[in-house]
Amino acid sequence: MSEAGTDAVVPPELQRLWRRQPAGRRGPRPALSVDRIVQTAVEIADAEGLAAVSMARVADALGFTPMALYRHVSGKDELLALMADAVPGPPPPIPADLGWRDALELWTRSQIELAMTRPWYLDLPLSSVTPGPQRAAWLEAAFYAMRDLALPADEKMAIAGLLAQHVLGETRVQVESRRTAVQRVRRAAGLGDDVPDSELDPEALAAAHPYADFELILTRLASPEEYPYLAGALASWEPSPGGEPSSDDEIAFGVGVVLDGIEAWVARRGAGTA
Amino acid sequence: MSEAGTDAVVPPELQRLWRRQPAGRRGPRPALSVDRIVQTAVEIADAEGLAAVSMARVADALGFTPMALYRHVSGKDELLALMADAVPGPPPPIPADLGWRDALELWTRSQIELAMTRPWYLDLPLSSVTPGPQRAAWLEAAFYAMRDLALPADEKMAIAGLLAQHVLGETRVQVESRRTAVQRVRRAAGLGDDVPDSELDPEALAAAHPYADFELILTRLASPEEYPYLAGALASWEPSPGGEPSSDDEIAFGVGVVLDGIEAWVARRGAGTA
DNA sequence: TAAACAGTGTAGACGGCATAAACAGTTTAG
DNA sequence: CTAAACTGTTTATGCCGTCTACACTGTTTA
Repeated sequence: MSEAGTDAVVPPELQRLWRRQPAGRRGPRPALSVDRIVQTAVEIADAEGLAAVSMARVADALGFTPMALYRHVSGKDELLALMADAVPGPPPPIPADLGWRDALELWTRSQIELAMTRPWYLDLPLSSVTPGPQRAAWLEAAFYAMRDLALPADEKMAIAGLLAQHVLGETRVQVESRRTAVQRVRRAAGLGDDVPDSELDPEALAAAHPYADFELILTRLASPEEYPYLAGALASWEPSPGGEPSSDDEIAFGVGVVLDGIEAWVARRGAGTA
Repeated sequence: MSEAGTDAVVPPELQRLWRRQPAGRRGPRPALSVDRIVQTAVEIADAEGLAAVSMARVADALGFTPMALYRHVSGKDELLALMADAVPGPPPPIPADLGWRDALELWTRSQIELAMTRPWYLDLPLSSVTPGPQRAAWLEAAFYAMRDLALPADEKMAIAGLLAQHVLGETRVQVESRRTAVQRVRRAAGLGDDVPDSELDPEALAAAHPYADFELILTRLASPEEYPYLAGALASWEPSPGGEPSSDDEIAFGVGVVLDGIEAWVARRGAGTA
């Protein structure tokens, strides 16, 4: 009886997000389900990007009318929110003997890697803070990673939030710079937008580092008088030994810096473990 | 002559972004300009959100046909990119006597404040890494802030990038949690989506803190067995003295942690100043 | 001075999009 | 057996970005 009583309070979109459909039903058994809809939407996004995900497209892939989807999902916004929770998958198992810092690093890097294999994840309007089952599982993993830290819950939450933010930011930068590199290579080769990424020359892609536009801009468009320090930076820019820094290096830098900052905080609070 | 020669290499969308239109023209003098278009687009977004910005809407506000815009802008994507560069405005003046850390903090916080007054900024597809004149000016300011730091240019760039990332992430969290709070208050009051934010009860809004959904989820939807650490965190959650942490506190936490991390990096590189 | 031409704005149309309303069929509750 | 609840379909609306063809206006050039 607490079931029915509590369910009444939970808004319907949350019930759908957590897949809590009331059991006693009446009409015909549905041929469609939230899960099937979300899954094919994700497949379309994987194959052709988020822009290709439309109600009509998803319905078509399932062999239904567009309007059929609306019986299971309140609209496209909700579909996107459902995709956002579905996509990250379960968090990686965190070895029990890992210290909080290593554990958090694992947690963070897993997310970055995940998002980078699904670039369209960043195109989702991260509309809601409210977690679904998957994001809750990730959060659970973060709290597990910090279980030995003597910090109040709200501070742990802030730390997890900070790292999650960093994941999004870092991934965005990586994905964007890859996109512009792709674009540049494509244009240099005189190819259209319809050529798939896979056919682009991987060497040229590796060479097209993201700051290439910078030089062009600062030499051709921006006067050094207006941007003296930027111009100076460009002038002193020296190719690092062994070529441009890889994206791995950049990711390691960001994660390391943020974790250093967290470590400083932990130390200041005297919350570390022996 | 170097002018013409170089201009030929710069792609047209970059020329528009930097407002470099070739001088010697032929046809009738244009009644419209990139600047006017971008400006009214920004005005519409300020008033009604980014979703209200459509080609037709912008053209209408200017008293032109939708297609007229396409003479000055290659399409909607480019318009959005132009808005992205136009919106941040000039960076704040950085006092010359500020140390690098304080200067970077000023730089970072200014951006956060700016973005929070223009929530739709986060809705923009940050499609391009390539900076326009305004973003270049912000970058210039960052390099100015770090002028006394003995670090190679690429590391300074990485630091600026990390902070810029953090700005986006932090602002996103703030804006989103505000949006969900607004939504919650609206629903609680039984109001529709058409009620403007300004008419919402500010007290109720302040009370609707972003983690409110958490409790609901963990008590009604998620079993504590599946999310033990999360449940534990919720159980030990104690209202901090003086109410929920304000958004100022949260922002300070994030910026502080990241800067601590950067400071650790700088110290490790032995690049700090006396 | 006249013809060629590049550039600017307009008119109309197209296909795609999210979604609203009305309806017919199906299963269960009473 | 009837009423109610539910699922999927049909049809239609209005908005969107953008393509094409066109008329007009200045400048450049012959």
